[in-house]
Amino acid sequence: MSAAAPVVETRLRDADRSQAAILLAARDEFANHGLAGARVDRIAERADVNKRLIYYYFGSKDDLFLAVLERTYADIREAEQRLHLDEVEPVEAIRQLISFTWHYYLEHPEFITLLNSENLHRAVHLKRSERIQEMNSPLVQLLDGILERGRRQHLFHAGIDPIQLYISIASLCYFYLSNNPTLSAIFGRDLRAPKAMAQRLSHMTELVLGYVMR
Amino acid sequence: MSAAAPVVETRLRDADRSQAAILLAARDEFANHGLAGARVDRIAERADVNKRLIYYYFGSKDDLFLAVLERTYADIREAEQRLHLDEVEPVEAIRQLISFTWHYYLEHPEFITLLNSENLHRAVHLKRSERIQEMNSPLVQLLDGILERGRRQHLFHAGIDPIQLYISIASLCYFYLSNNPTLSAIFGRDLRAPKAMAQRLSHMTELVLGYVMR
DNA sequence: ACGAGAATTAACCATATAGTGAATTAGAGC
DNA sequence: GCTCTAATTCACTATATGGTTAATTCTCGT
Repeated sequence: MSAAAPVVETRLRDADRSQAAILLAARDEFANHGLAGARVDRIAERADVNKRLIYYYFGSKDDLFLAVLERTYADIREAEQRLHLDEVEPVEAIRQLISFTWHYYLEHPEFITLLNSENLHRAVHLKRSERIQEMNSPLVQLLDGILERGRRQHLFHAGIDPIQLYISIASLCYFYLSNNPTLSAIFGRDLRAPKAMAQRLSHMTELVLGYVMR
Repeated sequence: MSAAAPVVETRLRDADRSQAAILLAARDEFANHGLAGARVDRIAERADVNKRLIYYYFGSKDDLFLAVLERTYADIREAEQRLHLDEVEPVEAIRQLISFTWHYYLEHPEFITLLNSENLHRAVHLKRSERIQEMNSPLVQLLDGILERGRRQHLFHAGIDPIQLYISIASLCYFYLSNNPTLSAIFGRDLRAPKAMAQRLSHMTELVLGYVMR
């Protein structure tokens, strides 16, 4: 037998595997129960790892939470970059950004609940992070580029703030999904039904493009 | 001495006062720490009431949480009704609704964090509530009326779903405030600065009116 | 004035919780 | 094969937690 076979890794001890397992289990636990509701014992169990290892590698529950957050942001920003929107014409780029954001939140519900937890704590964890700003600056530059190209082609009006625009796109997608349970409850309407979901995406796209294109 | 003097109520025992104090303290505690992070002992302390009373009047931590939620919705819907938007001309009514929503969230940060907690729990509490839907239906009717008047005056385009529109307005206001801490952290910009806040309100108004007015 | 039920208190409990000290063992490098 | 360190396990702890039992006291209606 030669070369590295794609075996799952047979070594009993593997720091990387353990850390990855902890991080994944922690993400699920924090996402499902919030920071205060999350149980370190449950994380250890799900990760199939001795609880002591969590403290050995991550220090504390709070530090683990920060590690999960950093990973979460890294994931979405990487996915965004993979769209290569800098190579797409402006109107289509905005359209794709909305669609991407919508589907990303939809497929990664943990993103929403993790951020909600962090916001409840007024971002105390993220504020301690050194990498977080540099992880997010490519996004602003990307949007800036799209808006600039759109303006030069007389498609978009001038003076649009990329951060305000990004926040609006995120708002529309995020809130609908984040608050879906309470909205469905108070309006007595299933906002998760396929038809409602499709309507929502086109509503948001109209709303944003209508604004950007004057 | 005649008639009811506006004395704070000198009676040592007062079921109403105790319940109100518990509800208020619970609202703050749940809003600041989330459902899991909230401590019943702390609620009792803040309400200046024996812990046992909480169980005597509200049954359990979860039932208390539901009581807080119902009160929270009652408050915002009452405030909305007091605007009498059914007597305001359509464009101005939408403008005022946006402004009201923005300022209400701003002045009632507990509204946001309480809803986030309930959404983390997939609205299990609200789903048990019998009053919640009827509390919210006047809002839908109000919006429906505004849209209908706007359409008849050829100001708004046809086929706007009042619930979609309300969700969009709420989205824009809610997310900016709810996620302000993480947004400020990742973009390295103080989104709470007065200038940023004013910009946000006009940005949202442009966005929504631009859409509604075709 | 007083009886009764409501309002309130005190003391308590079983369990869960984040975190730790110290021993143990696997495996990489020699 | 051996050694040394990193990875892992075990056994514990102090404290906090939601909730309860039972006793006590206030106050309202009569």
